[in-house]
Amino acid sequence: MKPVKKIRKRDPVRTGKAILSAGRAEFSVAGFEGARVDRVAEKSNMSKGLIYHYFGSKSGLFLAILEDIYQELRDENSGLVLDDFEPEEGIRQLINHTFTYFSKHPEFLVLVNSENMMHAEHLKKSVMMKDLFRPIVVKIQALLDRGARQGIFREDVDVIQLYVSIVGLGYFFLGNRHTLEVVFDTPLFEDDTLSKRQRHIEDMILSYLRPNPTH
Amino acid sequence: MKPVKKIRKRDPVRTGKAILSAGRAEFSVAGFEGARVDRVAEKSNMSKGLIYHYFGSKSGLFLAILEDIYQELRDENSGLVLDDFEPEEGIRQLINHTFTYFSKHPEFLVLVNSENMMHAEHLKKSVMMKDLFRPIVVKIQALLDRGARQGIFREDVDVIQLYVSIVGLGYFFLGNRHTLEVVFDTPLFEDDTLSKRQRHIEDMILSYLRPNPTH
Amino acid sequence: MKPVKKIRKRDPVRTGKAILSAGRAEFSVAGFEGARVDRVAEKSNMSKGLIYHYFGSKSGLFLAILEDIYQELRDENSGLVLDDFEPEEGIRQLINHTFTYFSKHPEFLVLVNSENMMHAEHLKKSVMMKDLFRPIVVKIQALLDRGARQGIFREDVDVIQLYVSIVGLGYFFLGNRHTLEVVFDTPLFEDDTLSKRQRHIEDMILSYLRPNPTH
Amino acid sequence: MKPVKKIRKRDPVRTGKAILSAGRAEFSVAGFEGARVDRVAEKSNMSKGLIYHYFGSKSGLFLAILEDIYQELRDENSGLVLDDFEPEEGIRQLINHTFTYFSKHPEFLVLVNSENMMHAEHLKKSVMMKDLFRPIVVKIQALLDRGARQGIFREDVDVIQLYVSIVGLGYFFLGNRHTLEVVFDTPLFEDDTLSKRQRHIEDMILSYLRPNPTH
DNA sequence: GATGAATGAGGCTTCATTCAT
DNA sequence: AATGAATGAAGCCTCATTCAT
Repeated sequence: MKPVKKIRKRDPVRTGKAILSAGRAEFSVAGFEGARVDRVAEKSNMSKGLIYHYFGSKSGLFLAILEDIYQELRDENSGLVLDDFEPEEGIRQLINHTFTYFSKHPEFLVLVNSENMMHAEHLKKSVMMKDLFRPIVVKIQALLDRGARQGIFREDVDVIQLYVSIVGLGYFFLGNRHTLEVVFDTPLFEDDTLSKRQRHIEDMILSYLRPNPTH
Repeated sequence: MKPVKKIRKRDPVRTGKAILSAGRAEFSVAGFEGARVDRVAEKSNMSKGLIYHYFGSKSGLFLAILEDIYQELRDENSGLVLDDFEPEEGIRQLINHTFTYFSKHPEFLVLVNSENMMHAEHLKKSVMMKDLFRPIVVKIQALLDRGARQGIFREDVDVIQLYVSIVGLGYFFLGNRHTLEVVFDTPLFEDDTLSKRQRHIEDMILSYLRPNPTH
Repeated sequence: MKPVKKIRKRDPVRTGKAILSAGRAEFSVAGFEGARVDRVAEKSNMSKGLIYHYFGSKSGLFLAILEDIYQELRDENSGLVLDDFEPEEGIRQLINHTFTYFSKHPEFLVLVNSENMMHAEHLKKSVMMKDLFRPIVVKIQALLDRGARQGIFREDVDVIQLYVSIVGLGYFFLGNRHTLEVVFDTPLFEDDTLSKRQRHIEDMILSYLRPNPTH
Repeated sequence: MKPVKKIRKRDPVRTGKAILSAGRAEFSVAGFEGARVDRVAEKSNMSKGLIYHYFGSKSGLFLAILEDIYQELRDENSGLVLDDFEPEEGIRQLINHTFTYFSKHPEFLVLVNSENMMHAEHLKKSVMMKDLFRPIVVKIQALLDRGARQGIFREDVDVIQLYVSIVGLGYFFLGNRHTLEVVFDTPLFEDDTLSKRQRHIEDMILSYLRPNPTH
């Protein structure tokens, strides 16, 4: 009836960010199903009720976290001004940024995998996701066009397929590292293995992009 | 008055398979955390107690399912006698088999993703996984060697990196189709898109394998 | 940056009435336990804090609502000047007013039922309820006396029992309409059924009041 | 993971009854909304999970309780062989049984009131309720017919309206006793008041049924 | 081997109430 | 006077697991 309260200094903006941050940590440990709202409350030092006050539900929080991290990835790539580079170097920079982001933010992989398990039911409701990656695709297309005009790149490249490959070659390696280590019975993540993988990706993508003399 | 008991004809092998099959269906809907033992019982038409009798725990069942499906993928690839093909055709066959398996068995993607979320804690305990994929790697290596001797393939190929790429280029596309559709706001899985993706993968892998004249 | 605050023009009377009105609507949907303070705030367009400022607690608000609606019923009946009618007509008017009020204000039934479930714990604390219905009882008693003197009514009528019956015959029918429809598997509330019920009540009450020749 | 269990001797029938009985007690204290599943578990000495195993949900339990108590009321009245009595005595017996049941089982009043607050949403789903009260209605109709033939009862009686009145005159008085006591500021439930009310009801119903000489 | 009743910890969510602003 | 962020107890329900039968 008369609960004793621990009253916090009010700061809605900070509170929202704290929950989002704690939520990202929690959801990226074991995905949506494995995450516990209680633990988000603990980690953020907020009451459980407050999480519902801000995000309405576990799903609502998850969507907010997804939007937040996708935006972060987008921002990371937006910082990259591809126009400043020669075509090959531009592609290398794109691969580097992407791969580095994934290796620095393994949460992204877990969150997105979890969302795929649920058929993207949260993301589909998001209005923010609309056109979030459009600018990047446009920039890559411009780079490809420039490379093709210079005769450095082949001309029949589907930009979506290419981008999916650039992302996938890193994403799969990093996101599936635990099972891959078991399958190949070898530690794939020694200190130098990440850069080895990155060089392999660059090699593969650029081999693909170069005009094939035998064609 | 006496409760009617549904007595099953005893057939341990059939029972085990039924549970495994129902379990695969259940675990591949929402991963380990989202799966429910009750639903496995329903789907398999077995009692819950029986599942525990056979597999000991939810984790035990999950491991058995993982082993089962990895073995299936291995068998699928073992049927492929790479020696019978010219090097390029061998690679194409490998890509084709791998990609087809994933598109026919989307469960594999969910199960493996889920296991990665849990840091492969089940698979690490498996003795069966030891060397399961060794034969395939050896066969691919032989193919690469043959191609290199014929001057068709470059000589510095890391077979693990290559295999990871072959798998990853399909796995990522298929396993992340739901988020990718939202991100690129375009249906990627129209009737003809799967074969388009497969051709893209062949193109990329073979471009990479061909010796580069500019090197 | 500064949060925009919706400052209301201060008008305590209007505010109190708005809360009371929204509260009545809310509490009459599912009774005391089912009602939500949040929804009262929404419906009244007031803040939750304001409700507590005015009424102290959910219970306080509920009591205020009960007092308000009982007063309304009393006022409704006070408008009826029984002295103006012949005894039988006076009773008919009383029945009519009572029945009409209940059918026009089904909230009353829910609120009072809910209060009875809680053993009238709120109403017992009310000072306003003291003697609220005394005048009506007195008026009915006068009517009965007049009828008895005229030989139209029997002489041994207990005014409380009679009034309880007048109220109960309508209240029960209207307040229990949903279960009654299921129990008797027939729609009891077609357009004309209410007036049919009302005539039945008049018939029954007046049969009772008329002096019985066989006694 | 390995919870310590307090294993009970198995007896599904007894278990179901125990839950139903405890549930009736709990739900009749404050209706559906006020009832707590936890308390049903405590009172029945069963685990909360078991309640859900048997009844699926709080609503499912509530419906089972409603069906149970309606059946009980029906059985109570079925035991009454109206054919054995003279018409007037038959009506008296019916009133007596009904009134006695309500005063002995005040739970019925609370449960039914609560169900009405929820627009009978549970009862409407019940198949068992279909025709449960049909036999009683038929029996009363037969009694009325007999009385009419004997010239003791009037001939234009609607059996449903009559039965609703018989029930309502007791139900309202007993179910609303707490608010009535406040409204009339007098203890209505002294030792002898129940029988006084019952006599009043008999008087009223029989006055109504007797053919009116002035008509 | 086989069943499903039974458990209890813990999951998500709600809600009356308080209080800094 | 007025707001709504913040609290925490408690509510309904789920679920892996055990075990009497």
